[in-house]
Amino acid sequence: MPKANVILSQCWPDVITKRYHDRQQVFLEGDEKRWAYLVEAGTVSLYKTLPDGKRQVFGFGFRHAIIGLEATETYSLSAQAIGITRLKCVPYTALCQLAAKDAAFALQLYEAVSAEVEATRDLVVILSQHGSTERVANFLLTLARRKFGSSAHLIALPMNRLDIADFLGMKIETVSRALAKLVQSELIEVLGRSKIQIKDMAGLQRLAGLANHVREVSNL
Amino acid sequence: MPKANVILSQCWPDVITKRYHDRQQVFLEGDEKRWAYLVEAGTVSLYKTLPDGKRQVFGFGFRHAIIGLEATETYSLSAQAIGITRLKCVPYTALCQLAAKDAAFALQLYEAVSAEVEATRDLVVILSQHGSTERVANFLLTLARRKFGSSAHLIALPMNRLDIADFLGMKIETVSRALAKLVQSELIEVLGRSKIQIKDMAGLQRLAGLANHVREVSNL
DNA sequence: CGTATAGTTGACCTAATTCAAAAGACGTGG
DNA sequence: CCACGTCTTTTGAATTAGGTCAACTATACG
Repeated sequence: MPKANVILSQCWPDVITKRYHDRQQVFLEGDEKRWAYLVEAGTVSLYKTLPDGKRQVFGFGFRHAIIGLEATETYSLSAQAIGITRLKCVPYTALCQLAAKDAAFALQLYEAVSAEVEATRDLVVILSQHGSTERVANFLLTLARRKFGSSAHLIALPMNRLDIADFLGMKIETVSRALAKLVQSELIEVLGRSKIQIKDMAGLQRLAGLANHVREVSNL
Repeated sequence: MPKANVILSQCWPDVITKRYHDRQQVFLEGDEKRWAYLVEAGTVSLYKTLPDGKRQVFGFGFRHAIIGLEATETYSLSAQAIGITRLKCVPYTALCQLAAKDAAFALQLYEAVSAEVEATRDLVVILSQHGSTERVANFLLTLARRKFGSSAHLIALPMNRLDIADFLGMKIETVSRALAKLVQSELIEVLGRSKIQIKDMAGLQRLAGLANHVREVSNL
């Protein structure tokens, strides 16, 4: 994740910072891609809205995440701020121009997008192979891992249940029931809307995916 | 897809060709990445085997597809030939060296992997948002589209039902039932194991995904 | 403290899985 | 070219996980 900085810092000094309030749209799928973004504070949800109105969230951009890196002329996802959010904006043309000249930089883009493919594949696995409780357990563990390598037993959930549901391909009621099951099994504790305490990390990991392939959904 | 050639032809002349028989392994997830491949003939399935033995297929590499482009030191997926298959092998180091020197080439890699992200996202949408019949309809249309832009009403299915099931996140029985439904609705005709005739393209498209976003699962 | 919004819980329903068995396809050797 | 055996695919019946609809509760915010 500090890699994000490495990448974008090379586009200095054309960088400006923008602020967004809770649920403010950053961009929409299909918009002309003017900027790539680095999340400085807050969270961004990345999603597609389907023709029938359903929504699929592909990931959450936390601090240090870069957004909008794919090589497309328009954004391939929509992005919405979750909570008060601050984003560094890098002009996409600057990024492209640099990449066209500097092979090392272009390779970094290539690597960054490769990581994105991997993350998306992990999501595919979650969606098609895990049951609802496993999905939620997995999700919580991913959030926990993000903080301090592995532990961090107190997890902040900036996103609401609907965001989680749309990410994990389930309904909010099912998310709720899954959390309830985890509570009942004494693996976690739910502290208000947006905090969760992990009470039995090992147990949660066991439940999450049989073997704990060390990566999992890393679509941060 | 001719883009594949554009990319790999630049790695000339270190290219050799290998032949594989039906179901022969090309490489396994985790193997050291020595080659990237261009499919010259036949088909390759790209998949992960999960700890519990389940399998998720991420796509099928048909003629002209490139395989193993992601920037990883080991293969992130396993690959298996479907039918007699011929692959052009490009040394991965050659590819990397070229990319390190040639920004334009590195950008091509970046673009190729970006397309892969998009394809994988389409798979996510299929898996989490579509019912079984829609999934199969969608799959058939993708295969059909691949041939001559849009039409090609006679589809060859080199892969078996299990491959399809593992791709679409369902059981083979469900694939079978979905096909049966499509037959009953007079949208397709099943001709033996590995051929399907589309009888009502428009109807199939209607069923496949409400709006026909022109791309869909393009994980060829 | 009261209201609006978000989350939870319960009862019922549906789509897909599971298990089991039948039918069909395909290659082989007669 | 047909008969056989194997493997793949299809079909059927029972089960189940998750979705749906509706009521209820908790939380946050003014």
